[in-house]
Amino acid sequence: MPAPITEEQTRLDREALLGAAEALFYAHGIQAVGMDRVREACGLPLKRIYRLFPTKEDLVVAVLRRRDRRWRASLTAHVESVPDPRERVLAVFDWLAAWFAEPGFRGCAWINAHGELGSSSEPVLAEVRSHKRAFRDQLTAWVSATGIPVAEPVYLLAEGAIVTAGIDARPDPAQQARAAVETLLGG
Amino acid sequence: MPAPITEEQTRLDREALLGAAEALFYAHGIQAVGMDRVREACGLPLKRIYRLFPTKEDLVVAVLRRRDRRWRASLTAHVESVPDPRERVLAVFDWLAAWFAEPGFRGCAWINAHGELGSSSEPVLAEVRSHKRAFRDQLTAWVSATGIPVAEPVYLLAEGAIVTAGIDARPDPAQQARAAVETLLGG
DNA sequence: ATCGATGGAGAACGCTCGTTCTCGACCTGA
DNA sequence: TCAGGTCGAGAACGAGCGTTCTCCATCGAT
Repeated sequence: MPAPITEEQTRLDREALLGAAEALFYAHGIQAVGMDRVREACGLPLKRIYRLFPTKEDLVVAVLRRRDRRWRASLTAHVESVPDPRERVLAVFDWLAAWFAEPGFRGCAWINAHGELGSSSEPVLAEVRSHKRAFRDQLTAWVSATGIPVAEPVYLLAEGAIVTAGIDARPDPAQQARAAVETLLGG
Repeated sequence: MPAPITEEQTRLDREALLGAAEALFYAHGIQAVGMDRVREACGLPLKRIYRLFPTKEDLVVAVLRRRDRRWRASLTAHVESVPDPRERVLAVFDWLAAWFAEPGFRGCAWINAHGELGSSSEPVLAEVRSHKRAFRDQLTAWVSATGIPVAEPVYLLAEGAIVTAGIDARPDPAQQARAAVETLLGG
């Protein structure tokens, strides 16, 4: 058997590819970035890319799935470092504020992907819904721990802040949503 | 001067073109619909289309602008038929509920356009921001009339309901947002 | 009746896309 | 050393895009 490709190398290449693709897709949009651009960014030959992901759609779904894992892990780590249930819910919006203020923030990758491909790619649509459902479920668990049944409005405030921050390219919706959540929780 | 084209005909053609383009763009996405598809839907020759709008981008902006006028006029007509200030604000969410339940509802055309073209078309981005600003300003005026300073959270709840209804293809976020607004306004 | 400008129908252009193919270099096992 | 399979680099392909051009029928003015 000539020319070996180790399993470890495959893992590394996948990671490089997904990382490059995620940065490009997020910054410029999915349809605006061609596979050649992805190739030059990750340094992998096109042939290898298509061996790892048979179609661009598969790559897009994998990018969204990987980003979802990191996004929710980061949120959870921040939020669950706070002991008090009420403060925990508020910590979600502090985390959102920090996210919105990141350089290169361009809104929610899943909402953007939904706008681009939601009507033409069933797998992408499913991935977007899966991410939103997971976020809502997690948020619902945290809100439920306060004993106050306001999970749905808190979720809608979070989504409203995310979409508004994305369009206006400003972080302040996070604070406004946070203040509203304080009211809903506080009585 | 041979072969006349009256001003009235131009107006009618513009309307037919914008109507056909809006339906197609909203249903399938902007990038997924080619100019040929628009042509066959409106029945106008390509040459005429490009005389009315020199580029596809111009057409897209005009479609969004026309939709914005109708969207806000419809909302305003519904809301301002309600006399009581507090009921007026709640009427916004009744109108949203009816919108979400319309057949063919596929989310907010401006949020979708932002996801598709927000990072590649400055005019489209400006149009999206203009629409959202106009909606927020109008909503702020209605909320201010109640004397309770909750305009921003009410706006975020509306946006959250719109984006969530669009992704999940369900109308219930409108009622949940409405209930939260009742809380913010009421007690 | 004839001329010339105009508009309609759609072919054509140049480009880019996602995807596949070609081909030479390389490495491994015998 | 040699043979054969595999890989990398990039050309190539077919389709579709936005946009422009060609060509002919049509009409008003003379």
